[in-house]
Amino acid sequence: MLQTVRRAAQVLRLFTPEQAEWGVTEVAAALGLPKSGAHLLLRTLAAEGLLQRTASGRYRLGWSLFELSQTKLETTDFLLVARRVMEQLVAGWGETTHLAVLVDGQVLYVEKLQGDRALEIVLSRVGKRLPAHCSGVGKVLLAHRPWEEVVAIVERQGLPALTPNTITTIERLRAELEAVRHQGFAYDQEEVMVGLCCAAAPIRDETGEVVAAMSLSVPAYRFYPYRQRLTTAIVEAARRISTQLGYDGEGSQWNDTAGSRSRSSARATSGRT
Amino acid sequence: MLQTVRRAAQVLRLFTPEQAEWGVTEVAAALGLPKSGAHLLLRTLAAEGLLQRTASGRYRLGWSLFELSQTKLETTDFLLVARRVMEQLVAGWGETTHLAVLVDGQVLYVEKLQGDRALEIVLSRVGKRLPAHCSGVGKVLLAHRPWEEVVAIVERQGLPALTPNTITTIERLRAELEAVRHQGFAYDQEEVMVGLCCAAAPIRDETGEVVAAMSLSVPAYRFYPYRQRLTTAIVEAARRISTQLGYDGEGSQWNDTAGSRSRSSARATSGRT
DNA sequence: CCTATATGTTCAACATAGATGAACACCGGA
DNA sequence: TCCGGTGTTCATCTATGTTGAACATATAGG
Repeated sequence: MLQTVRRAAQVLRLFTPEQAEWGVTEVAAALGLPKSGAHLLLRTLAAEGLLQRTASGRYRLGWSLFELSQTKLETTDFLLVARRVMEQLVAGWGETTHLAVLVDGQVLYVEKLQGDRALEIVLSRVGKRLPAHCSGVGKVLLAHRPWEEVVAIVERQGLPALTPNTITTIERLRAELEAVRHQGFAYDQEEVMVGLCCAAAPIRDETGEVVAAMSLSVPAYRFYPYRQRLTTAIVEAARRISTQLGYDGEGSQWNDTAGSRSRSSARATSGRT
Repeated sequence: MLQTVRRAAQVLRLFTPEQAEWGVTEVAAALGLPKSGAHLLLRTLAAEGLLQRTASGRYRLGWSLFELSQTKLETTDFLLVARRVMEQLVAGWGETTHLAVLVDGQVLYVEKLQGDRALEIVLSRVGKRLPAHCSGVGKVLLAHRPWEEVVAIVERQGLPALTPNTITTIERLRAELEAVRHQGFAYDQEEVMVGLCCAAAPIRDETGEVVAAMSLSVPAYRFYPYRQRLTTAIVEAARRISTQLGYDGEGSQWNDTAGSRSRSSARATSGRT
């Protein structure tokens, strides 16, 4: 593992909405490096466009990151397809939909469409991570990972309680994920924020792997009466996306029983251009 | 300059919409490295989330780039402000507006809003770069850089002709940029694509520096009759944005005569949180 | 089913690229 | 004007990254 590259990545991660600008000394202090080392890292990253030097000799994130990210988005097959379906969903329900992937054991929101009937969900922001064990999308994504991986994640990050409803024991999590896997969808019943519920379903690519999860969020008082219709709506929508991605339906070999490393050999035949 | 970090950045830049997936051998060949070296680079980048390993042991861009990019966007002051004004502009004219910055001597499109009356402009895509000397936004951005820098850019990238109207000599470019700087706006008269014109104006931050440029694109046959109104519209809009960013108006010390390194000492007082 | 070819992975010896700290230059505030 | 802090440079040393060849693994073809 290239130490220098790791450090460079660490430097990049220092830049957040809270502190968007860093100087040499600050970076050196934050990473425990000598000033000269931090200096060199920053200079090099700036030369490559990953950082940007301000007039005052400090640094901000560079536009190259935007370019790379854009490339990532354009080459992520499920995004384009999912967006269309999400728009329909929002149009029909007037609520908020989320699209998320699992990164490093956490949920990363990739897309969010807000309906006119929807309450502003401050917690979820595109580009932001949240713990996976509480949200609907998070539970869907975890449910389709091998159990050992889930254990490792929990050991690393714990099960922080965001509300009184949040799952906080690994036993309950195990039961929940098993249920989610078998029924094909997950609920969030005020587990991430009091007063907010959602239903979520998995999106699969042509190899059958779960690549993302989609959810429809509603205020709690609207959730319980409409639960059934909400569920079928999100499951249907997610399946429609999966189908468009080349996933050829249920029943077959893809009733993956994660926990065993069963499908680990599934290979993308897709490949190169 | 840290060689390893440079190489890591080179690796990232290999990933494009055309080839979004790379293997160890391919990367090694592309960069002229031994396989083991490429392997280590890819592994490290993947461990940091900047790349993602596929099931088949190949690599794609990672979601960390999306997160970093999102942070960049959220902390770029002019973006939020500009978006609002652009929406108004599109609503009023039904044409397409672009927002762009200068990166590495090229124009990088950062935002694009399409009106209902507008023709699809395939050439400009958010996240894509174009040479600066032909587009309206490009000329605005170049006009406010020191002339020596412009010369360096031209020496590096030449003046490729995208249409018969494209400026292809440095003399014409110099005259054009001077005019643009003095009048406060630029036209693109079918210089990037036949049949397409635009008017563009600079956006300044509170230090008076030109941080971005905005344009309103229209089909050529609609450009000439409406030129005057188009010009005032874009200039007005851009000025409104600048004002909201804290730029306190014309006339004062900001009539920057780029070419002399006059304002190089202007310092952002903005800073950290 | 088994071979052949290509691709990803590992390892240990070597050389150089990067780490380091002190001294310097520079700016902004007192 | 001076002072504290910040960014920058440099020469020394060693840890780090580089390298190529051998190994493991997967894909395509007979």
